[in-house]
This record gives sequence, C-alpha cells and structure tokens, in this order.
Amino acid sequence: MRIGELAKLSNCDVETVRFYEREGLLDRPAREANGYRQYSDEHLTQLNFIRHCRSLGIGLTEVRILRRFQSTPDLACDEINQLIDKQIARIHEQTESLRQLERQLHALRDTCHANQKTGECGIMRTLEQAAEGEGCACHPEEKTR
Amino acid sequence: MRIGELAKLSNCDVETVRFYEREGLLDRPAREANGYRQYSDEHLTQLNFIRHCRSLGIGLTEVRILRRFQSTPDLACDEINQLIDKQIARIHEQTESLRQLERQLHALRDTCHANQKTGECGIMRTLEQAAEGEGCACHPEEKTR
DNA sequence: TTAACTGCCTGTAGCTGCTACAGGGTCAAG
DNA sequence: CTTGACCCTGTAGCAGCTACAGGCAGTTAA
Repeated sequence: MRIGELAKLSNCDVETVRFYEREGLLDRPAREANGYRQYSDEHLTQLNFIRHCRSLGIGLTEVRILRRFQSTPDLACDEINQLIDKQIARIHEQTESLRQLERQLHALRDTCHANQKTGECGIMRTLEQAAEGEGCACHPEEKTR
Repeated sequence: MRIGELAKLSNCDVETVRFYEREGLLDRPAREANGYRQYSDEHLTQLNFIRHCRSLGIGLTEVRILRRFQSTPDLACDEINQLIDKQIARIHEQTESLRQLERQLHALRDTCHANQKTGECGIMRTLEQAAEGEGCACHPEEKTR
C-alpha cells in the first residue's frame, strides 16, 4: 500500500509517517518505479505499535528502545517494566502538578466574579499584588513560609 | 540593577529575561555606557507578574494580553475572567486525559510483573497485540466498540 | 489536447518556552 | 597580566509533530 492508505489505516498524518521514517522508528519501505513508498502489513503493525505507545504518552526515545527489544525476544524484560514504571511515575507527577494548578486557578478566579473595570478586577489585582510580592490567593502556602 | 540581579530576584534565568524582552513581554531597559541593561523596580514587578502567570500555566500569548489590560484599567474585566476560565478549562482537560493515561499505564503494567524474557513479557505482548488490532488491556473501552 | 485534481516526492521552516552554546567585551581583584 | 565573574549578540537546539514551497505522477473531465 502507499503512504496515504497506511496513514489512514493507522489514523495518523502522512507527514507523521515520513517523520517516523526519518527518525528511524519505522523501517524504510521499498519504492515503486516512480519513487513512491510501498508499504507492507508489517509496516502497518510497526506504525500501530508506535502510535499505540504514543497514545500512552511514551516518548519517541522510549519507543525506539521498545522497538529494539522487539528484535531480541530472549533478553530479560526487566528493563521494559522499568521503562513503563518510569513512565507511570512521570505521568503521576504531571497529574499532581496540574491538579495543583487547577486549584490555584480556581482560587484566582474566585477573586472576581462581577463584571468590573479592569482596574478593579479581583483577578488582575491579585496578579499584580503577587508581582509586588504581597502574597496571593492562588499561592496561599507561600504566605506562611 | 543589572540583569543578573534582576534574574536572581525573580528567580529565573538571565537568558529567560532577555528572551522575554525579545518577545516584547518585558519593557526594554535603559543601557549603561558599556551596553549593559539597567533595570528598575518597575521591571522587577513586570517580570514577577510574568513569572507568576507562567507558574499558573498561562501561556505567553495570554500574558501579553493581560499586560495590555494593565495599561487600560477602565476597560471591562470581562475578558480577563474569560481568559482565566479558558485556562481553567484547558488545565482541567489536561488533568483528565493524564488521569486516564495513568489508568491505562497501570493496566499495561499489570500484564507483567515477573522478570521474564522479552518474548514472553506481558507488557511487550500487550503492546504488540494492540499493534495487530487485537485490543489491549490499556485501552479496554475500544474492545466494545 | 489540455486542464484540473489528487496524491506523492524532497527539503525546510514553524510551533512553545525556554536553554545552551559560540565568540566576544568589561571590569575588579590578586 | 591574568583570572574570574559578569555582560553582550546571535544562533541553534529540545519534542513531536505540522505546514508549507516547489515539483513530479497518474487519472479523469471538458
């Protein structure tokens, strides 16, 4: 199949497929006489593998590592487990810091509900006070430090 | 004060300060005879404002907008509230998708605990099956579609 | 016949928010 | 006179794509 079909089947962009090839994640396909890329089912499987990993937030570097493991099925899978564990830890950290962000933004939002002039807007004032080092609603824990 | 002191006071990198200036977020400072940047307290406040917004995940484009609002205190603050609301929505979405990711990764992790060969590793097999379109532990909802 | 259209090609630049050089000047202390 | 801590400009790099520009290939419609 050609690149357009492959891309559609694995639900990604044509440019992305070429990008993965350039990055050495996807095997180079054969070429037709006119230079068009000619893909096999094996390529489709590879691409699906990459996209699936990506959908799990696994970075291209890690995907490259996993692809290398695929070709050596006799190695211990210890490293794979570690890789996934690291990924879980990373995502967990991100979730936590986003949760905190959400709380902070809500606190900031609560300082202004009425439609006022910018000069009296609670949000704007809070942000400006914070800039002056006076402490703010959104980062309350820093007050007590 | 010079750039190094300013950067230290607002707890960011010297290069970042210059970057904000290039981006038009921070007012251009006066220069000493030798070309060194000469900052005032006003600059420090501006920089703190930017950093505080950034710590709330507010993008540079939005910070630019907020900075413009600062200079027109008589405008209605409606837009500011909307801007923060949009920010909250964005962060909330991100949190949700990360939470889902975390669940998926845990499901994947649960497919292999023992130290085995890569060829038998549950994680690797799960990923490979998914690539073949057989459904996977990490994206269970897609099975039933 | 020719024009339009779709799909493919290569190569390069852009996005965000910095960060990290290279290659150079300034100034005080030892 | 050299070392070291600053400062300067300008450019390239990071991730993971995305979006052109400029051009060829192959099919179809007027």
